[in-house]
Amino acid sequence: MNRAIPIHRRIRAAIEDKILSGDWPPGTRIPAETELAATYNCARMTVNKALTELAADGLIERRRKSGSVVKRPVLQSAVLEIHDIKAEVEAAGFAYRYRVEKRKVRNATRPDCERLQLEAPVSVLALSCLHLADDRPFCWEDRLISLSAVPQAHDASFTHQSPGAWLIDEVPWSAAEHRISAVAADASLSALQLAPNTPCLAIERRTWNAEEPVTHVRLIYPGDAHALVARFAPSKAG
Amino acid sequence: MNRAIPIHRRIRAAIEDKILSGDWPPGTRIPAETELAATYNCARMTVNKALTELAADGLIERRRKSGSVVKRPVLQSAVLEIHDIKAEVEAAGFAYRYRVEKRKVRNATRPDCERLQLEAPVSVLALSCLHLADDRPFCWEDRLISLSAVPQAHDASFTHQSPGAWLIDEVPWSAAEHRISAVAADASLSALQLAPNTPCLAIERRTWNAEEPVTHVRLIYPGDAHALVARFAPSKAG
DNA sequence: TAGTGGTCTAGACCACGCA
DNA sequence: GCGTGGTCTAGACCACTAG
Repeated sequence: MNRAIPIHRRIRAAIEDKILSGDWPPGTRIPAETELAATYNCARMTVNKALTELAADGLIERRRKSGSVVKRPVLQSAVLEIHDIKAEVEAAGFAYRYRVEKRKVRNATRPDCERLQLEAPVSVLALSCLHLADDRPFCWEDRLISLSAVPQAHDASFTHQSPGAWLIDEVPWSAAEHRISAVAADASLSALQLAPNTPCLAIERRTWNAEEPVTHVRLIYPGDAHALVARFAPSKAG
Repeated sequence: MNRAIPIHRRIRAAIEDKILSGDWPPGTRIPAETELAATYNCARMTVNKALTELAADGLIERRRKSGSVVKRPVLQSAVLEIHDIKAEVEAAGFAYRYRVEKRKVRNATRPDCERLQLEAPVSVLALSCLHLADDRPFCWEDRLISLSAVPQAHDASFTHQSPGAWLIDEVPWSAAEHRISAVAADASLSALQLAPNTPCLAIERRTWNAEEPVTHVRLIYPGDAHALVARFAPSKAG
């Protein structure tokens, strides 16, 4: 019975079309699962799968008894992927290099605790790195790693792998919080060789693993040399 | 049997735990659906639902014959939601106001075509707005609306609703592309009353509906007054 | 109370892709 | 081949909730 496209996909695509074209504006009631099952001559479970996916994607809202309705669009949302700096530089066709400019183990200071959102002051590793594209400054990195969460960072050299890439390999999975803002270049960014007050994009990222703070990083990109791009489409097609 | 948590959720949570804790590092093979069904004493369809969700969230990768394996973490990704400016201002506890500073209908110039990614020069509506929080400049908006896609914009007054909110109501659903960068304040932003060279966060958004360009907007926020925050967690719980 | 979605079952057949 | 996931079925019972 499944020539090419699965039934649940076809049902989903058909409903998506109705919504995206405006035929079914927000608030429109979608036929009940049993109705759709009759229409498409399939089992209710198959319809259920299609509608569940549409709900997960935020196109419809499902309620018992009253049925499924088309949702109002989320104002603006996007899946933003902040890539590995090395991959980013190389994708742009430049040669990537980086060097660690500063490295220090210390007991977390008060600012350190704030950056990592630590309760108690643990031992931390503070790093500063300069990332280069074709030997020209590309990005400045200030990083703090909790040695309580990642004790093995103490002895890592970071000569072959930048701290960010190294951490991905060491800490299995994590939750993260990003903060994106604009700042003016100052003396602390002298390695970027920018004119004073050059606008820069600042990306801060705080990472946890199983509730435990792992790292905080602040990446500074010269504003004219970098932009974050994100896309959003209601139909993610799986 | 299902007093509290559905079986598929429990299976999913159990596997998530294994992955997040590092017990099952990337590359680990996950038991086959039939095995898990036996373990949890449930039907294979129930296990399938759990694993399908995990795959959709990017925690595992599923392959026929060889089975499901734990994926390497995506380097950094986040769901970024760019909110309605009005909601944003009011959420911060300020009174929101805005005014249209400029409004002009014209045939698309070459820069207009680039901004909207138009093939042919159609008629467009160009708008500039100032958004205020407690009567202080908060955000500057430069917008272009394709009158080919949204002809009714020609006669919209935008007195009660900002162009962004109005569009949400008029254009049913849309895909969007965002571009975030840092720029320096210049004369064109005089309405924001900033010192020259103040760093600003620039958010550009291009919107389509069914392949047709709808609008392009450029929002400028003083860098010290604004930041975008995004969260990412592997377990989105739905 | 009745309609709707949420979940689950115990089968089934097929397509894919490693051996 | 043959094990795996992908899909589908024709039922079932329950929870929620609008009328």
